[in-house]
Amino acid sequence: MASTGFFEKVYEVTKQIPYGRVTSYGAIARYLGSSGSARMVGWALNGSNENPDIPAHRVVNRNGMLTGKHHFQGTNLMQQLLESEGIEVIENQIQNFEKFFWDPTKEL
DNA sequence: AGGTTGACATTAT
DNA sequence: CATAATGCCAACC
Repeated sequence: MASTGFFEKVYEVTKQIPYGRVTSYGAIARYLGSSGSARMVGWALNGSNENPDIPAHRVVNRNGMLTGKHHFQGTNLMQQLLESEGIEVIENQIQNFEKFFWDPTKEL
């Protein structure tokens, strides 16, 4: 149920991330109108861990670094998923992040 | 009803 | 240039 709608919106945006693309917490937060609540996006994704429909592995920090991989089941599960989508990830860092970056405010 | 937390981002030292 | 501290907002306890 939509307590505030923030969580659900984060889920929807994350679900709409196209295959082989990634976005940042700040970008999603900004799209939701809360540019300063980037941390909330991470919190929302924390619950998305049980939602198979939420590709949280496609969401990284603005640096393109897999900061949230520690919250995943496996140790390098997040990296493997990204690599499986054609994204080059080295040392938890996405290569050519700008090239794979998907901006919801721009695409949606 | 209030205090703490948090998968970030930005600025300051 | 690298590290530290602060700000933001909403959810969780």
